[in-house]
Order: sequence, then structure tokens, then C-alpha cells
Amino acid sequence: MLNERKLKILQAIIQDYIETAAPVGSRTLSKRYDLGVSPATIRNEMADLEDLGFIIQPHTSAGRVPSDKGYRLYVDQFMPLKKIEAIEQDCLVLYLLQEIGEIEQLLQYSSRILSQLTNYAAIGLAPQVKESRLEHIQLVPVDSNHMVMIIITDNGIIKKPVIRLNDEISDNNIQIISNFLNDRLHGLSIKNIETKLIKALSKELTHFSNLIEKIIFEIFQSLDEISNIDIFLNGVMNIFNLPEYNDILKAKSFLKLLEEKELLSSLITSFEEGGLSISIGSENIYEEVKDCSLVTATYKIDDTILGWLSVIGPTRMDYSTVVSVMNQVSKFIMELLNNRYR
Amino acid sequence: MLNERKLKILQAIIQDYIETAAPVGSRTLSKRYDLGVSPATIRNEMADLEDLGFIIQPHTSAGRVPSDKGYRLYVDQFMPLKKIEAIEQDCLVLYLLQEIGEIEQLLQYSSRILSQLTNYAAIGLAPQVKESRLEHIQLVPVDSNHMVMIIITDNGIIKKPVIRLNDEISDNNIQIISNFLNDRLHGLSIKNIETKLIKALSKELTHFSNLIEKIIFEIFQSLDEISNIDIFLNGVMNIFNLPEYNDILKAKSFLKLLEEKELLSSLITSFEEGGLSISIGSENIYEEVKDCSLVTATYKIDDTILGWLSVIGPTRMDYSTVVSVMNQVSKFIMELLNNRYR
DNA sequence: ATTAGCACTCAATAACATAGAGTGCTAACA
DNA sequence: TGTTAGCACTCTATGTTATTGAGTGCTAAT
Repeated sequence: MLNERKLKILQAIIQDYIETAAPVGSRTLSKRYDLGVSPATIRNEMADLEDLGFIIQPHTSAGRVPSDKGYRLYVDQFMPLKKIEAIEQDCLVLYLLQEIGEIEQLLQYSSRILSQLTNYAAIGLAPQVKESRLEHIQLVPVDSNHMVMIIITDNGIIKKPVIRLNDEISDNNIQIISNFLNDRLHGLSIKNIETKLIKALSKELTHFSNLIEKIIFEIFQSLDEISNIDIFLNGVMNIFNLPEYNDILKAKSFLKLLEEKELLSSLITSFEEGGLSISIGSENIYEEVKDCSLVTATYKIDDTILGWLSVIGPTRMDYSTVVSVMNQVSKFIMELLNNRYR
Repeated sequence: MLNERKLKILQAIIQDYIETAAPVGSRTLSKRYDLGVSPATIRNEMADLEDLGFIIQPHTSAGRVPSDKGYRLYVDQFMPLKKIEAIEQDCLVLYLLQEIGEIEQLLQYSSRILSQLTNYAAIGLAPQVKESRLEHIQLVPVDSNHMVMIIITDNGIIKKPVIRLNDEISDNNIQIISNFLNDRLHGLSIKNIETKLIKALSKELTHFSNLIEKIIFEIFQSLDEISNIDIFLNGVMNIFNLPEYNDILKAKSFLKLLEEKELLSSLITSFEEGGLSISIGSENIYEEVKDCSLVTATYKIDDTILGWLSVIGPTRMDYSTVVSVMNQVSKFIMELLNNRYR
């Protein structure tokens, strides 16, 4: 489809644009890259590349800018991958985190590291509790007014909301209720645990039923609360270093986008294959991100998704660096997860 | 110091400027407010007010803008307080939250409500764990690889980090260690719990010492982790509705400021009296907030600080609304806290 | 003491000119 | 036949200048 020279020119255009953020013209190109042909020839090739939809001319007298289709070709075919030692160094930080007990923290810290290494915004996302199965539930009395409900799901999420007790319940009774709940609810999908189910169960424990009735509401409120989307943002303000966000309206809409947890979550969870996925501008399902690209890593063990890490930036993103960094970081994370969850 | 007419004019200037964000001149003033005198007279008075430092002229041919000193007078002397029914309505949301078990959530939700009611950014801040005393510590075995360490402090903070176990320890032994730690550490200030202390203690439990040694590191890592500053930001993007942040650099520096957890924390914790404090522009200790104002509520029971809520915005803040809202919300929160903590 | 009148200031806006980077087309060339 | 120099043309960005209007301080009259 594209001869070698066209590919070389397209690559040069993309790399230059990623670097400078300015539309790149034939003269600049021939000066800056060793293409072996004159600007006039480059111009002809560029006209062809535009006809094919790989580059776009913002206006008649401007240079060319890569299109989403252009970036896609670049990413799929001829993007150079860096193997930077410095990255390895920084990733050692992750090693220090081996002792992190909870996957949310791992995602939080990793996304911070990603944003630092890439200079874009990074997003960590834990799988939604609602979508997982209950592995273990346990009520722990703390003092006369509080107990902690510890919940562990099949994908390793640990939640432990505090539940306030209005009536005093003996530790022993809490223990009995706890064992009972764990016995009956174990293995159920969290979203299937509904009020009526627990109400039915509470009838079985007749001598406690009045107590149980009272804490049902609390337990449900807590189940609901822990079902909040766990999303970790880092490096959001990095966008101010990018010329595309010098326009206050652009910056505003990007920042507002990052406040939309539901949107981000459904955007990112749409990646279900393990490994890296890249979605470029118009390829994204939502209008709001049509001029952004995401590089997303999905972490799976067998068929269970344990979390997502994503780097989000303008379509003029330094894919090469981002993908390299993501690969490196992902390697470390998969090691951690493998040690822990199987 | 100021005659009645000067006060009326100053008040008009401040209210107009808070509303319009544009320097206000004598003609506008006489048209928009019923001051009973001509623009020329107003001009003379304004010249005096400027000499006294209450207002400032950005440039020769512009109107006047209130100075920090002007706002201070306004806030202290003649700011009208609203008693809005709508606020009461919205505050009912807080009532719904009575079941919140943890003070962090209360601060988180309240700050969200504050930002919604005021249209400024709101900050919730929990007291630092490091500064509190240990009321209760408890280790709860969860599965063969994890236990939860539940920590309750004297000011009602509950933390429960997951601790990963590398060696299997029987539930019974965990129980023994837990009781022992609680027994010895109870009442100590968290920052006084140092490695050497626990090491000394571990010697007492000679028959466990090898086990304890191993989990000391874990416990300390966790103590360190839960000592992170708990700060909750809401409504940050509200600033984009304010003309002062139409300048991308201004917006950037404000947003970056809100990322500085340590700075914000030390700024806000400098308010130690219970009730409302207002700090205006240059009154703030840090250079970074010299063109911002904060309205901060400190929540105390007896002499223990339970948390802070703060609204932050430009010095041209609608103090009247913010203070009114804060008063209302604070009333509800103090009720909740009183019910819970005494 | 107050106010109308007036000359003056200065930011913001608009209107216009210029420079510069880039293009497409044509004709000459290897 | 593919490549390239030359050239007229386009369009943004930038800088310059003129104009407008809100606002002031001062003076003199009320």
C-alpha cells in the first residue's frame, strides 16, 4: 500500500509532530531528516499521504499533521521501542513496594510511577467489587459501638468498612453471625447479595433475628459504599506542559473529563484482553475523549481481571516512550501479581 | 475611623466587585447603589478610602478594587449573613449520612456538599494519625497470607491496613500478639511507637520472638502508611467558572497548589481554635496562597481536634455565602460529632 | 460641603500591514 | 519517467496604529 519512501516520510512527520507539536512542512522535513530527496518530491508524497488519510492539513498554507489513522499505522507498524536503562532503575521503586498488602495500593503507586516516567496523566483502576464474587466475609468487633466487616473477593480485593452499632451485641454473637454469613454468602456474586436474601437468611437465625434485622441495613449500606469505583489519578497537572492544553477551554474539558469516574471507568474496563491496548482519538467509544489517546494495560491471571493501568494524553502522545514504559512497569507488576495470586 | 458614608461606599464597592469581578468606578457605583450623592463626591471618598488602604486602583484610569484590608473590614464589620432555607434543605443530605462509621468519610462527604453549595473548592482534612494517641490496636487474621491491623486513636480515627504474612502464624498466636501489643501500646502517642520500642517488647514474648521480629517490619510499614495525610478535595474544577482563573497560568498555579498536600495541610492545621476562621490573601502564611482566601471550620470536642473543613477561593470570594453555608453545615456536623464522640 | 464640567490617562478593541512558512503547479532536467 | 528548481499564491501569526470608553483628579460654581 505504501512504498518505502512514503513510510519513511510518514514516520518522519509523526516523530517530528510528536516532538514539536507544530504542523510539519516539506522543507523542515528535508532539512531535519535525511530523506535523500528534495522538498518538492516530499511535497508530492505528502499530497499522496493526505489522499490516503494518514495526514491532515489544518489549512492551505500549513504543514501536515498526523491523523488518527496515521498514528495507528505508526503504532502498529514502525514505532521504535526504547529499552531504557533509566526506566529499569525507576521501576525498582516498584520492587520496594512488594510488601503492599492491597491491590488498590499497588495500582495507586504504579499509576504514580507511570505518570512520573511518562509525563502524562496516569489512571489506576481496580475491578468493581460489584462484579466480583465473595470469597470471605468476616465481622470483627472493635469496641462497643463499632465492628469492622472484612470482605475478600475472588479477585483479591479486600474491603473493610467500619459498621456502627446502635445496640450492644456481644462479641460472641457477632462471631456467630459472622460465621453464618460467611457460610451462606461465600461464593456469591456481590451484586446478587440483596436485601431479601439476607432477610431470608436472618429468619434462619431465629434467636438473633431482631439483632440481625438491625444490622442488615448497615451491612447493605456498607456493601453499597465499598462498591464505589476505585480510580486513582496521578500526574493530571502534567497536561499543563503540553501546548495542546494552552487553551483554557481545552484544559478545562480535559480536566473535567478526568473527574468523570464512571466515564473513565467504563472506557478503561472496555479493554478486556490481558496486556497492552492502545486506543487513539476517534477510536475511543466516547465523544469526550475523541482527541485523546489511551495506552492501557489490563492485568489478568487466568481469566480474572485484577486491575487496569492506563496512560492518557493527547493523540500527539509519545507512544514510543509510553508503550516502552508501560511494558517495563507491567512486567514488574505481573511478577508481583503472580507471586501473590497463584 | 470611617464615617458612615465611607463605610456604605466601601461596602458597595466590595459587594459589586465580588459580584462582577470588574474594578468598580464612581459612576457605576452611583448608578447601581442608592448612595444619595453624586459620582464626584463618591470619587473624593474613594480617594480617601484608597489612602487608608481599603481599596486599590489597578491603574490610573481604572475603578477601584478591594484590598485584603478592605475585605477584612468587610468580613469583620458589615458582611451580611444569609439564612437561606435552601441550604437547610441541602444539608439534609448530611443527615442521611448519620450512619457513616468513619470520620474520614464524614469529612469527604461534607467537603463535597460544601463545594456544591458554595461553588468553590472545598477541602476536608483529618487530623494526622502521627499526632494522636493509640486507643486500641488489634490484629485480625484473615487468611493464611493476610491479617488486618485495626487501629483506633483517641480522636476517633480508625485505620485498618492489610498486612501480608510471609510465614504462616496460627490464629491463636496472632491473638496473643494482638493482645500483648494492645496491652503495652495502648495510650501511647503514635509517633512514639518506634521500632526499638517494639523490639524491646518482642523480647518479652520470648517464645514468639522470631515471629514477632518478622512482623515488626510489616507493622511499621503500615504505621507509616496510615500516617499519610488524609486530605479530601472537592469541586476543584469550579475555579474554571471564575474569571480570575481565565488566565491559564493562574489556573495552573492554583491547581498545582491544590496538589500540595503537605502545604495545604500545614496551612489548614494552623487553625486550632474550634469554629470558623477566615484568612484573606496576604494574611496566609504561605506565598502560594497570597491571592486566595480560606474559610476554615475546625471541629473540636473538648480539646481534641477531630477534623477541618475549608473552602478555598480567590480573595474576591463571596464571603457572605461561604460563611453562611459553613455555619449551617458546621452546625450539622457538630451535632453528628457530639452524638458520636461523647 | 457638594457637584458639574473638563482635560487627561490608560486598557481594550478593532483595523490594517507585513512577514514567513508552506503549498501546488509548471517546466526543465537526468 | 521520476525528480527538482522556480514561482505565484494562501493563510496564519505578529506587530503597528487608531479609536473608543470607562474612569480619574482638579477646578470652579452652587
